[in-house]
Amino acid sequence: MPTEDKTRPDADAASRMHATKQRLIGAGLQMLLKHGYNDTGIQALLAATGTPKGSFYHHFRDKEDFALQVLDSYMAAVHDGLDVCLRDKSRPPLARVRDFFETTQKSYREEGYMGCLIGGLGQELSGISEVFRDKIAECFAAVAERIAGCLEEARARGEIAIDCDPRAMADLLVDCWEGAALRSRLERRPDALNTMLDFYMGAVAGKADPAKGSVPS
Amino acid sequence: MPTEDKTRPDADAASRMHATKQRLIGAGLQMLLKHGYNDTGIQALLAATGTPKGSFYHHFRDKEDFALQVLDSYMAAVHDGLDVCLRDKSRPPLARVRDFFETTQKSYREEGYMGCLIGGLGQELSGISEVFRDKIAECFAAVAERIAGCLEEARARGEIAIDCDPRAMADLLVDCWEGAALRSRLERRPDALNTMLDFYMGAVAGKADPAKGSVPS
DNA sequence: AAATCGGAATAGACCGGTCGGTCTAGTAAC
DNA sequence: GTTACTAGACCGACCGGTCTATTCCGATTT
Repeated sequence: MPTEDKTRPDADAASRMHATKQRLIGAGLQMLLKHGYNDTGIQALLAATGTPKGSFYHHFRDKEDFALQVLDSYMAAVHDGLDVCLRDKSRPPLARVRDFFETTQKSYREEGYMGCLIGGLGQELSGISEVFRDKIAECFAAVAERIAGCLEEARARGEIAIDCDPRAMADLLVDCWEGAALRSRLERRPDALNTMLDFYMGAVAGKADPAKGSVPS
Repeated sequence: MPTEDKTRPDADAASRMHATKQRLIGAGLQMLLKHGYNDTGIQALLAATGTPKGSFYHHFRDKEDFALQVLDSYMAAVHDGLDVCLRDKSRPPLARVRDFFETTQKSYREEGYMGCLIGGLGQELSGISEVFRDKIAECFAAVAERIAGCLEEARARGEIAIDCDPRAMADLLVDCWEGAALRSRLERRPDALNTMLDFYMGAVAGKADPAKGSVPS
């Protein structure tokens, strides 16, 4: 059993969660993705899941608490994806990063190109809620941190420029991804995501030190 | 007097517009930027501007019509910025593009880092309103189209790779900009915007054909 | 120039509906 | 028996939007 990062959302939490709460969070994810926060009504959520109001307010303090828990559940899934894609240290680190975003892109398609929940809630709420602003900044930071780990590996292997800052490049990748995700939402197709990924990968790999072999150590 | 592009929002419309309507649009821009669409109330707008309800519904069909007109006004300002920054054909085209985004970044700061109205409304509404989805896609397209013109120039001058597609690269730039704008909104500082711009400019210029001089014609 | 007219714009009371949230009662599970 | 959960009636506040009344102001008429 691996040592768990306590700051990371518990991916196993769902299994221990009451069925009603799980249903609400699942449906809430879909609704928040499509409608955003302010256009997602508690009543509509309850109607969609056949849940009485009392249950909702038993499991959640209020609407904000609910959305934050949906976000936690979403982040748990993202971390699962990162686990799967970035784990295999025998593969080139850049390929693993690319793999993660390609997997993510596929999941966007499955949800009807609604883009990224973090980006969506971030845009809608960062102007009015410090709680959400901090929470969402944390989410981006957590993802970027893990990407940065891979970029650091890539840098050590000479696959990207030695003088680049992995954390800054990871933040940049996440940012550009979010922008492309918005476009993919507008167009209801993944093209912008692919274009962005190609461009980024080409640019960072293109600046690698050619003197170093691709698998030096 | 230059021949006007009829598809472009009329930058002069404001001067012909009724003062009350102008006030509403001005205040609406601030409120929509900060609060988004669904959290911007008509009542709050009227209270903030000291306008009675009758006036609002005299000038605007409904809330949607109002937001669309605010968006038009915002786009007119964007096109003004493009006019100013991209006009001077004696300057290197990439520098002009960069100039535009740096100017835009400054305007973000003046508004308290609320990011881009187009991106904000796009995220919030593209899932629920075809009208807004199409409108916002149009806005992005219009900006990208003008950027693409500059990139085409840069390509002709050998300042970027000959085999790159200026329109695709312009779309990409706009997308990444929007992503960085979201981050700048979360962090309330412009760093992400600058990093993104540096990266993009470095990447496109880095792929230029070195055989060509920087000012061939 | 004065009187008149009519649409543009202002003014705000008012409406039904929905919002997030509370409360009390009943039921299931341990 | 006690706690966890379900159930839904109910609440005040506020939402976007309608409606009627009034005022403003330039054009028209005389």
